[in-house]
Amino acid sequence: MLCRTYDGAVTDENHPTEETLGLRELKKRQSRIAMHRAALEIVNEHGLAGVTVEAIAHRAGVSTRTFFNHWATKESAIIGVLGANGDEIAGRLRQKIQETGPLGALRTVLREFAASAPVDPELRELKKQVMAKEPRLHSYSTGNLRSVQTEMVVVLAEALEGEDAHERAMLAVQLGFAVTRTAFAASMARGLDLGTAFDDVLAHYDEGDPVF
Amino acid sequence: MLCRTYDGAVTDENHPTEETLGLRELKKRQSRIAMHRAALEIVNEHGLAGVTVEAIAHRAGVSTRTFFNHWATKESAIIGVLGANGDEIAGRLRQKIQETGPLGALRTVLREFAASAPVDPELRELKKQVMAKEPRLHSYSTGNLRSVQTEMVVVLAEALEGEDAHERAMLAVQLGFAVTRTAFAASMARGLDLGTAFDDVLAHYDEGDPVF
DNA sequence: ACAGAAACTGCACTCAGTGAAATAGTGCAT
DNA sequence: ATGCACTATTTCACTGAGTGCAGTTTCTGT
Repeated sequence: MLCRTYDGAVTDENHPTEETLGLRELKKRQSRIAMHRAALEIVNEHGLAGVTVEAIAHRAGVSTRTFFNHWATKESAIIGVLGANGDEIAGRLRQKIQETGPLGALRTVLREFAASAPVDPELRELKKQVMAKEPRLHSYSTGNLRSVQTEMVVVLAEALEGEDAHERAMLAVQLGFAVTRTAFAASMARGLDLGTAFDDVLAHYDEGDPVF
Repeated sequence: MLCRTYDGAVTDENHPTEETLGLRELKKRQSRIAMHRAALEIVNEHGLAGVTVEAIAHRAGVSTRTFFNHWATKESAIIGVLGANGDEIAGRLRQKIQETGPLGALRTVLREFAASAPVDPELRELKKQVMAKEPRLHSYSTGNLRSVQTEMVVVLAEALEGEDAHERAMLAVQLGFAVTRTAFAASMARGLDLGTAFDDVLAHYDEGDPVF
């Protein structure tokens, strides 16, 4: 599980090929890629303020209503992160905790999440350009995942013991996302893939960088 | 500087009293408190989904347009954080770096920011209730400060040396805000004031809690 | 081929947020 | 006190995000 991203990138051995997927699911994904790409292109051309849902939908060849059937907000389409991913991540965290205990689980899951970023080189380059042009987007990148964060805190808290389990869980999740956000920015700035950027930043974090 | 919050709480010795402030500035603040209180009350009564800017403005006795002259978004009025605070914080960080170097500066400034939370006990209690009822609001609490975060990164990065200064600065700021967010949640959950909650969470952080 | 499910669409609607121009209220000068 | 300059507030009109609903199209399993 947790294998596919919106553009069909696969991080597990269970490849759901186009045949096994069915035409319906296939079109759904093509539609999503089209919208995501359209969103990135329009931001690239007209800036973040110059993009409207109507324009995105039109370029992607769907109605604006359909747009909102796929993406919760305009920003999520630009970033390319589906809300549904959230549930997967929280579920994956629960599973990993059962397997190996709560200690390394959060790292593993966030690392997996980072590594599952889209691999289409053209989209990657486009996204990088857009991110460089519109720094405001960085904060959206993991900002959409509010509900995931709280869910992860709950999952993690029930695996910890002690009175202040919830507080420690929350701190852990917040720190984890802090690292992830930084990794995201670094990967965009330096053209790295998210996975190695994550390892990079995590190394800094483990050094106990005295800046904070 | 960095002395006043929206409700007149003061964290420095230069008290601007009501006389020295002038009628204009005084009314402005009363208006802001009225809007903030109205926002909290309505969320408390009708839930987060049942609050509209029109309702807030009406209860506070102002027009909706005036509402947006004071608050950048609906959420910022509920949380009670002014956008203007952001510039103050970044400026304060720059000042503190010049005084004591980049190392402890970030902590100090965030701690000061945390301690400058509103002190009106009635509003505090109301806010606590609202936060307990609507957990979604937690993420808004420091989420509005996107522009501040990026500005702080810039300020901090130019004080650090080395090639990866920007990346280290970003990690530091992200970690700092992770702690601040957690402290905010803890203070709301346990009824502590933000300052001591911040120290509490920071202690956990310094222990190198192995959860993350 | 056909029935049921799922996705797409058009329409009407609410509400957040902005710009501009008119108006009212404050502060300061004489 | 009164007029002048400045600033906040208001009114109005508007754009655009997001949602609910009902009807149509497109796919899937049999």
